[in-house]
Amino acid sequence: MAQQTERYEDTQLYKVRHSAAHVMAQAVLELFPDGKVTIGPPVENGFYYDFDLPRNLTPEDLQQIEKRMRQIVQGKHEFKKTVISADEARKIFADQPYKLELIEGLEQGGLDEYGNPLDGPPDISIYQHDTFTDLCRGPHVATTKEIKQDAFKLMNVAGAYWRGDEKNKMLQRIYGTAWESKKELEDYLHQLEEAKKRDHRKLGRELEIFIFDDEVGPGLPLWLPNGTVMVDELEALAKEMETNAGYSRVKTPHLTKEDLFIRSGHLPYYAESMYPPMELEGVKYYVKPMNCPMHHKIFSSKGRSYRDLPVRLAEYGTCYRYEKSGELFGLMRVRSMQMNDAHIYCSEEQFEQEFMGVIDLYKKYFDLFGIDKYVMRLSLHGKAGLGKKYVDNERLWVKTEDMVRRAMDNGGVPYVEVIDEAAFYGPKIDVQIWSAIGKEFTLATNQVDFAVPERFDLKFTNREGVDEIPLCIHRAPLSTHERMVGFLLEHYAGNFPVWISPEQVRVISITDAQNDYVEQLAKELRGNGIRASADVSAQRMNAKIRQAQLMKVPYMLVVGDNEMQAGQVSLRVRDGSQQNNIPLAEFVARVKDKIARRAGEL
RNA sequence: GCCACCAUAGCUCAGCUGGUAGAGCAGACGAUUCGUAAUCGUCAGGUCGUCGGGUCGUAGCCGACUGGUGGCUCCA
Repeated sequence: MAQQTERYEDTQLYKVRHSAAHVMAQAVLELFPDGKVTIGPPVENGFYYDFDLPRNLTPEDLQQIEKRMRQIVQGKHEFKKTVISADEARKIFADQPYKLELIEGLEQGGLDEYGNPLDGPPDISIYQHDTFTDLCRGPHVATTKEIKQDAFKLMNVAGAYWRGDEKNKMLQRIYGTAWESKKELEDYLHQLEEAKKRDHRKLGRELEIFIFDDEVGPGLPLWLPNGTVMVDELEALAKEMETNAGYSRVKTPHLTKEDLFIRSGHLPYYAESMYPPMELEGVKYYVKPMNCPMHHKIFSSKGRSYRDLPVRLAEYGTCYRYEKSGELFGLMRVRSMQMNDAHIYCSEEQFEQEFMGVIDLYKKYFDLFGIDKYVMRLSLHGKAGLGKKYVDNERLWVKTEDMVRRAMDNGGVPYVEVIDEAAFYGPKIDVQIWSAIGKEFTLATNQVDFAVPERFDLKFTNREGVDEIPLCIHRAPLSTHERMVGFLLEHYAGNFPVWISPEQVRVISITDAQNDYVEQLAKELRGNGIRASADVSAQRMNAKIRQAQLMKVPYMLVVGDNEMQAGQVSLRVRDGSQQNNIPLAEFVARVKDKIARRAGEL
């Protein structure tokens, strides 16, 4: 996890970026005197500024703006802060409607520049430099000279809704990156190039993991044989871990009648993520966006006693969600997905233990994969969404959120809290990770459901012989196959541990004389449960090795006359290291051991 | 879904301001039999994403659609 040294807001870099945003706004207004400015904060790696302009910006505009910025920056203009009254501010920004809206929010003490609530009315201040004045709380650098003219770059133009609300007007956002020195800028740009190389969409094609096909449809991945091996390995891992943790496995259909999703609350609260219904003989059917309603049916299929609890039902179920077209992103965001799903039905007393049991499961998985850059996020309901995004029972929301918070605190698990991010049926702990190109995703999730069990009349008989409604924990520590494999591709840059590598060993003959022998070796390896193939193509050994390296095969066995005669193999490991003339049995033992332990090292 | 950009052979890409397609890799075939990241040669492969418009004529201009990319919104 990231350790905080100095708050970003207090750093020179933050001021440089914030100030660069102002300089950019000046340059844009010079180009569009009637343009309207909104907000322009620093962000990770840079800054942006949102504008409402009379026409769309072109890449040429961007170049021109950047060029003008370099001139302005060299002018050594001072950044001057002035605290003013709301009325004065309204005069200054009389022709800037977005600023007037911001002033309104500040004056009433209600809202900051993003529309988030504030504690009380803050000072209203402006910053001026050269010809540009912005409503701004700062801080900024002393003069524009501190923005190095060779240490920033405008990256791209993007659409962005005013105040992040899709009902509002779409503005034009210019993203820029800014650093304290040219070297830092160059390093950052280089880092972006490197990140692209491990983009799972690129690696997925190169390593033949998955494809998308226009005729099949967007967001509907086809798993190639190599990808299917990975999926199968993940599933085997999950089964093993879940069996040990006391789960039972179930299987449920991909389709159900409308009635089930009305009862579950999916149609009232979740319909816009669902595929539209298909109707036959007057009955509507939906493909499932989640497995829970069917698991609830399995729970209620017989009478349950407190002695049976907790009941843990697991299924790698395939779900379908209608993600909006612009939201799709390789394997990380798809429309058909196999979830590492399970539902745990338990009593309130059992809740903490079960909840933490799931967190433990996460940790085991994360250890196994060496995942250490993530944040656990406790997602809470938002008051405004009650009855719309969230089931309408604030008392239970607060109660359940407290239970989760207490469990996490007691377990000593660090997390951050976020308002208005919960599932419709309850709060959740999400594990946030980042893709190679910096997009944030929820990998694993652990959700508490205090609402739906009641809608399904779920009950168990407690010690007193009285019916009680169980709590339900929805959890997906391995996420979905799609997102997990996408993540692992980037996490390992395609250099997978042996156990999950699609091809574990490639046996390479040096000349045709060894072809029969290497085929036989590969067969023997397969007999030992190792995924191996023989390369008996007419290419030279060097070319065969190169191809195996490009496919990131962990072990290459090179076999010439020497090895054939001695009944040995020469091992080339993916990292380039070599070990000549080792007995086959020794190599087999080594590989079997790595696989059995799911070892990270080769 | 919204804003912008992009779409040429299986893959990666070239094709100047419109005169009707080209390379490397992959593939097939042939030669080569080689010691740790590319042996050589030959051949084959594209109604230039789709549909419509403009033009004497376009892969290159205009429009719509489809798909992708960068964001926004949303999410496992």
